[in-house]
Amino acid sequence: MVTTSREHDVIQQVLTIFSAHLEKKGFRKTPERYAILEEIYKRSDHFDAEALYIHMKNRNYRVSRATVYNTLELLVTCELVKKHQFGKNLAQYEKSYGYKQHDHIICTNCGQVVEFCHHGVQQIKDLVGDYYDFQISHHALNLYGVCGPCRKELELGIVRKHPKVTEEESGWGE
Amino acid sequence: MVTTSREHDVIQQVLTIFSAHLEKKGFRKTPERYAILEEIYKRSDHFDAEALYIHMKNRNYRVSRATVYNTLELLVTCELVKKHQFGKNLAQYEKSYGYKQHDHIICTNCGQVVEFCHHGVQQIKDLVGDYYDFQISHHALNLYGVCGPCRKELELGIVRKHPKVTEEESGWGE
DNA sequence: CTTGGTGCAAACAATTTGCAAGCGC
DNA sequence: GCGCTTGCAAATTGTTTGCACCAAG
Repeated sequence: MVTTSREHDVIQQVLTIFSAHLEKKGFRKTPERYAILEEIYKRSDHFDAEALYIHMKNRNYRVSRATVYNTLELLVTCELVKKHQFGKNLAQYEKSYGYKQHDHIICTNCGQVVEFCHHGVQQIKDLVGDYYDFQISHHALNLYGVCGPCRKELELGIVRKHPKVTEEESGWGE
Repeated sequence: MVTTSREHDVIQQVLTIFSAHLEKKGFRKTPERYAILEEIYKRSDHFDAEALYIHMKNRNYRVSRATVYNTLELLVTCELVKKHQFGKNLAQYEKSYGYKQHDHIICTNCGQVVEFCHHGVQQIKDLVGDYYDFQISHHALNLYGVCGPCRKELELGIVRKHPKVTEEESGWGE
């Protein structure tokens, strides 16, 4: 996969935003932090901390898990990355800059995650937040179900025990 | 707290349902399984596996954590209990029989969980499931924000580090 | 130079698993 | 009695922490 110029623009923008955030908060600008942010934005979709760690290792970056977790948290607080819990005890992350706010459908069989947008969610947030006197900052709407291909698999009696996608399969390898 | 006759009815119903489910699946009807289901339905609201385990211990029931987890999973599959992940790496459960389907608002400061209903969610499920060819079985809509009382606390500069509620505080004690 | 950030490994917390003993069928 | 379930403890998994060293400001 080649980095397109459009991607390059986005990466420059998020690096600038991150830099400003670090400065404002008085945090140091370390190469590790920028490297992690860059790798996240070079790739797409949903990943977990371990996959990112392995990916950095494969790229011959010297980063520790601790730094990955630390940086992910920083990126979440400055809203460049979103953190999700899709029902498993495994936090999933995704880049969020320049993305329209969206929600997720998760296939309970294969673990596939599909994004969707629906304006109705915002209405519910406003109405309900107002009614219960909560200042809503964010939300998560996850729909769980079985995708088309998996329904066929299941009809044939094929059952997957561990709907886990490995690094290679998820497109994070070289 | 005294067990009301209405509660008693519900408990009888869920025990019957659970019994039928165990039978259908060829699982054994052990006293532990019934005891756990009963304790869940005697109490209300959201709890985690450890709190339930401690609660059973306090009640002088001999159950192991393994059995608690095992039984919770059984109860989730037969839809007598719902499992949630409210952003922490800690599964929360709630009884679900006889409850209208609902969603949650979570206070990010104190951890309070409020339930709400909104018909709009069903529309979204139908529409989106149809569009992406997913057979949606369930969903989770969580709104995160700060509740009224906590907004006042925060204005005064009071910050809570660990919005965790203990067994006693959550009303599971004796 | 000061001190926050890092890598590493050990610590933790939630959950799962292996195994011998027990009890439902 | 057979073998699923249990209790217990040890193992796993995901994440956090302690500490000595390094490098950003």
